[in-house]
Amino acid sequence: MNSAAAASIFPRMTWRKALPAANSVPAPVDIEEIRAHVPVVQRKLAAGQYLYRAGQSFNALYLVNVGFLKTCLVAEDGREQVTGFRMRGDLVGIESIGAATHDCDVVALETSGVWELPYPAILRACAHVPELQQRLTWALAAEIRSDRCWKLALGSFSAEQRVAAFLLDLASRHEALGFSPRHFVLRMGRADIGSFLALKHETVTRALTRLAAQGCIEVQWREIRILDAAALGAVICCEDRAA
Amino acid sequence: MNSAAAASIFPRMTWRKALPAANSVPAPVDIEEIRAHVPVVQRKLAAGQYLYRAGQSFNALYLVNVGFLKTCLVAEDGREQVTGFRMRGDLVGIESIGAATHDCDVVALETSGVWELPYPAILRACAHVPELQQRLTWALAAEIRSDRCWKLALGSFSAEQRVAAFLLDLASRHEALGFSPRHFVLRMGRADIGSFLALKHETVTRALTRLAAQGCIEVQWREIRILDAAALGAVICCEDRAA
DNA sequence: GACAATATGTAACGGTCTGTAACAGCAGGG
DNA sequence: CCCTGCTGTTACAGACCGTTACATATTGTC
Repeated sequence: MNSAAAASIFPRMTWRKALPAANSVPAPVDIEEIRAHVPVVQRKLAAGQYLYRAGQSFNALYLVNVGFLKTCLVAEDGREQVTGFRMRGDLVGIESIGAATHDCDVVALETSGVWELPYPAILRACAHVPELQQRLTWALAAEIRSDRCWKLALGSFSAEQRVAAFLLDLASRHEALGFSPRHFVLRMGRADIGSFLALKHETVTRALTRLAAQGCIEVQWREIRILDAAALGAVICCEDRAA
Repeated sequence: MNSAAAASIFPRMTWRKALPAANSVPAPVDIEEIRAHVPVVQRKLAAGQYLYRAGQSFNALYLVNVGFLKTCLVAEDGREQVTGFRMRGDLVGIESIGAATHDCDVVALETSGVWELPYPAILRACAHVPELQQRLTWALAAEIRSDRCWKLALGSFSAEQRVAAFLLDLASRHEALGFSPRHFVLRMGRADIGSFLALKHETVTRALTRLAAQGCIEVQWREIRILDAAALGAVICCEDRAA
């Protein structure tokens, strides 16, 4: 996703001004380009299946082809924190580069398919193809920027604002993939959204209800319809919204 | 800093078990190694002076030599979020790689000195020295892991636990640099700590007061003395602490 | 040394979010 | 069909933190 694309359908996405940078991975990764240099293995995952778990040794990166996954950081005392959601085009596992083992779980939230990119092969390819190396570096840096952006949001936004930002972010990412940004299905439960946004699942429910009551969105189970993106953005920016 | 070193002086640093991975940059960067390949410029900063500001074009990385700096993400509406504190050995600016401009401010909190590493030169050097490239990649990935770790903390810790974790993190980093981990000076104000931990400065004050009342620490202005690191760790892990 | 500006400490109050609980909708299995 | 389990919704009580206000301490400047 890049923010320019997002701006096209959400003309007055004022909330993006409230967050300094794009929220997702702006560095596009082309699977065909990689395939030219790296032996790529396909891998299918059923809903609920783990791509990998914390503690497993790190030996490959993954590029999501279809489906939807969540990444969870798991503490030894059992506390769990959803660190992000991954969809088509997103790289998974890059944060484990340089570490012996993964420190997070990656779970498919629906039937998903990923390309497995063995890391040693990636390394060799990067040595010969500087552009590939650069793409990887950019993806890492973009990930940092995205995380920081959310940290700003979690540090200064109310529950309602966080949920609104979350919905707009999902919408942009859907749009970047060619899907409708105004109508999509939440693949994750309220508890996962809450974990990602540092809220409880009841609070997420309440926020969604309030946003729906304000006419910004329509919620039916996990189906979301964005009725007024500008109003959603205004919720975040604390501007008084025109009815 | 690496967590192994931290464990040596904080024998029962149980809170590290509560956070999955090390909190700071585990990939050590050797200035001499870089200097062999890249023209390095020294730069001095007075307290309060900006190393760079959001919006300025990105054209160099910085390695902190002496001093203490904070990095702040600044939103267009003026909200500010401290994203981290940087001390000797830390790389500054890597999150802007691949972007045209910086999206955060970096401010010196005391008189500081940094090595300026022009990015084009870094790029050329990385092309010839794979190890350098790998160090950079590792630093980026470690930064992501560190950020995620703090996200877990902010998402599930109380105010008191966050402050305790913050102090222990600072202590480890001081120790990794050869300074005493039991006695150090906070270079930043309560407001900065609060911003980093998603708290208000009064709350930081209250937490410090409570921790001092429990006998974990001694606070005198910005001077911190850690009396009982194990108790501090226990505060985080929600275990009932032995008096 | 005196003053202003900034940073910090303390307290009371109120709001937001949390925790608990009860209930509704939906899926799977007997 | 009912039963069970899971997810989501709603209501209510309560804890924690933010807000406000003011007092005190420190720093910088004259």
